[in-house]
Amino acid sequence: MEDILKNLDSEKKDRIINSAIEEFSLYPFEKASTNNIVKNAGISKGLLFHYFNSKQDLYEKLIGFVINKLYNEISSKISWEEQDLLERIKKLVIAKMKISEKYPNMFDFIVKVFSHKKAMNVDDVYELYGKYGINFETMLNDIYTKNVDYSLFQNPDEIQKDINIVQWTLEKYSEQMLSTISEENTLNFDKIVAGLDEYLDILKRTIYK
Amino acid sequence: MEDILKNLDSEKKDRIINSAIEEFSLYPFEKASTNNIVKNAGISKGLLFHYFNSKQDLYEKLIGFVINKLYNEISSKISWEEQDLLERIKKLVIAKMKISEKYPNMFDFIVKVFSHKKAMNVDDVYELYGKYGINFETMLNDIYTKNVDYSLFQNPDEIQKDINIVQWTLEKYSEQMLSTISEENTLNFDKIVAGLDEYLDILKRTIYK
DNA sequence: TTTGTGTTGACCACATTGGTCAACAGTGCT
DNA sequence: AGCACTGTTGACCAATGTGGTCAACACAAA
Repeated sequence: MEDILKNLDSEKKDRIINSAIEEFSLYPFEKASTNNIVKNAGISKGLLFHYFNSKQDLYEKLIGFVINKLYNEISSKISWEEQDLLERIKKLVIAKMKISEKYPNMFDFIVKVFSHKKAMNVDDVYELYGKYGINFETMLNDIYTKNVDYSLFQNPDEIQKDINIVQWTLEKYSEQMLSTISEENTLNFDKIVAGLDEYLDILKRTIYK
Repeated sequence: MEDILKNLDSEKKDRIINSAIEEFSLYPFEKASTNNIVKNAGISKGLLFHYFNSKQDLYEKLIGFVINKLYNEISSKISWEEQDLLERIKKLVIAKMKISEKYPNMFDFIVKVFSHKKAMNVDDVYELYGKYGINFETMLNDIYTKNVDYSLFQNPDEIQKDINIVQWTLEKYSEQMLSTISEENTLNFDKIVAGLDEYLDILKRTIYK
């Protein structure tokens, strides 16, 4: 993806990528319209098909690009020396928000691709998943398990529930913050992180020793 | 809606309603396909347009039906004597799940209608909202405020955050339960309520006195 | 001048759209 | 029997939208 569009100025490149991501995150593959993509990206029909052989080709290249981006962006922000799971989850949530600021629909897109597989031939999805998805999922799993100090938790019997509560709360909070992005044009991350910390304090009090 | 389809046997009626709800919750108004609706409902094209004058008519009737259903189903399950807010939220979540069991996409549908208003003429949305939505929203608001004993909360400064945590947790939990509905064909509500209570116990421990 | 790259949008054959309508099956009334 | 009525069908329609092509143009480098 990045290499295919390497000759474009990056502003136009992002317009194409975001327009395609938006369309594919809004509609399943067959209903997604290349006409809409070019219209919203502000380019001509011909140009899109100059860079990509077909709609299917665009879709697959997009998946590769997105998963790579997510992998790099997230893994670079997680420190494997950090043993406090709640801090890691916080870092993860912040990383997600930073990505969503530049590419607003990336997560919706990738969730749609791998959950709601009607979008394309199932075999193709699995092939793509094998190509890009496994590392990504392994990394996500590592965040919750690798070198984590579970002894911080107050009640060993309910650790999984505790984790769910934290995760769900921070996710919903960040979703809510992101939904304000249309009104102001950019996010005030200091403020957002402060809010995150307030929720984390309440939760730590509840589930940590 | 109910009166229009009153002569149909209720099984066919539900098939039509659910099929239409699903299509409109999946796609915005213009992209929703009446062909899909009739195909999934297992009826002919002619029959749908025998009961409804147009796609727009079907859409509006559907909104009225859904909001009425939600209003009746929820308000009948909330007791205004109950002063414990967390118990009320629990009742609300359970009511939602019960509805989702019979009409799986009702909530997605109604959220889509009123948030993502591109779906139809904005004026029409507001008119419909005035017709059906106001009572519904008032009721939802009452659940969180009317005759609630806030003195149960440990820390008066963070009540809103506490409420958010509870709400978000129970919602995500119930979403997760509902997503298992495809595997088993029906929900074991006793088990689900037991799970809900486990989460509530953890949360009550810190946010209530 | 020639070659190459980025770019356009009119154009194509075909699929899908919302909606219509003549026809038919069945039921019940006269 | 005939008549009226309701529920139901699916072939059909004009209109719009589809993914994809291609000849042509602009501009820069050789």
